[in-house]
Amino acid sequence: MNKEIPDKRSAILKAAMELIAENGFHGAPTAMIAARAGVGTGTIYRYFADKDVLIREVHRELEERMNLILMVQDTAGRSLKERFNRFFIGMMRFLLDNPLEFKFLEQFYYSPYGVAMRRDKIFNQRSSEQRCDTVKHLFEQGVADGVIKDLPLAILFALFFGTLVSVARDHTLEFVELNEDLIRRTAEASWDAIKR
Amino acid sequence: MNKEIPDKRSAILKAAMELIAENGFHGAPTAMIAARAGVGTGTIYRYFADKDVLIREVHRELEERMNLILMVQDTAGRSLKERFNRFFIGMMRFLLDNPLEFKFLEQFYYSPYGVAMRRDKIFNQRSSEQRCDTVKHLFEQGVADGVIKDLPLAILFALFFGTLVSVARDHTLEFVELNEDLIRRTAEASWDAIKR
DNA sequence: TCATGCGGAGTGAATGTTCAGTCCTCATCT
DNA sequence: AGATGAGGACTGAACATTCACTCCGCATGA
Repeated sequence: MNKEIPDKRSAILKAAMELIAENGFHGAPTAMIAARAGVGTGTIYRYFADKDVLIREVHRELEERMNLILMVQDTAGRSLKERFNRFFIGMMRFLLDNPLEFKFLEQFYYSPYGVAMRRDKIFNQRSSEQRCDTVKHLFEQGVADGVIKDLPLAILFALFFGTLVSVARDHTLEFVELNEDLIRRTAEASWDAIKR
Repeated sequence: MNKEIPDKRSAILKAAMELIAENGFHGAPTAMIAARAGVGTGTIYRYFADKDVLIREVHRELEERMNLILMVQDTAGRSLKERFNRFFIGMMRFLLDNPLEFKFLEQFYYSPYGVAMRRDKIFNQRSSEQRCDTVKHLFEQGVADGVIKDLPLAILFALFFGTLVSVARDHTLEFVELNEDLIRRTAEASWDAIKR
């Protein structure tokens, strides 16, 4: 055997994601991550240069998965409103079906990691922010067609993602119990905010 | 003199808030907090049982300040929409005028501290969540009058706060530059989401 | 036997917390 | 007024713990 077993790498990523989601960054020491992944602590460092790299990698792979799922959701040819709805509901589905992933993302996003990442994205103009790009095109087209309010993109995003994430969080904290119908009506309300 | 000097307590709270806002929980060791506050490290423990208590106290006092500011914003007798607008704009003002406080709140809210706090609030039915109560009454009245969509309160909150916080964040990260007019139009869009 | 992925006790740095001592303040007494 | 002594707020070096990371021996397969 002269190749590292990829299962261990995945197990480490999964364990790190779960522990950080459940206990925050404080509550996820390397020893605990290794134990949950069923590997020795040293093994982590065979796959990742240090803990920071591990954490950023968890985020990167998670974002990749989300992008794939959301790309599939998009179906050209329908009305703008329908496409908007599919995105909203698809994204919501993902967050509700993957509560640990969602919690990790929140931890990451609002920590210095997330801030650094966003700074990096702005300054270096990272290419493939595909998920946002797709929604971005949706909005740009809508503004051009006069269907969507002529507001800065960032604000349209806030009206979309801000609401979406807030509602998903309320669900995980059991402030509301979402069902198909409620999600649809929330998407509708979000659309009302954006439409002209 | 047999009373502790309240200035030191305030200085410690302020230093902790600033450091956590700037560097996250990791980047705010007690030694650094003490140094910035201009006191000895031991002094922190004369005023707070431990670091956790200190952090929760920063949050508690901050929330109190916000409540005060927002209570003042409310003026009965106007139309529901106007009252809604005043809240939206007042809250936005606070977040934009106090970027460090806003950053601290985000750090706190999405960390295990915040989750614990919210859990606590649900189970123990904490009395005086005044800020939310005021907005809550606004929404309840609106639903009763048929002016606002008949959605669960949590979702109306998400449509309001979710958007608000997202936009404020975008501003601090310089994704948008907000001005009076843009804030007003964003409040308008948020109202569109909520109104029937 | 050699090569290599792996494990986990060990290491040093960093951090929260403590505690013995300092020094300022003020009441009391001359 | 000036001297004195006690009380206690304050300090920061020392301590105990925790944590990220390393390193050397082991097991496994060729």
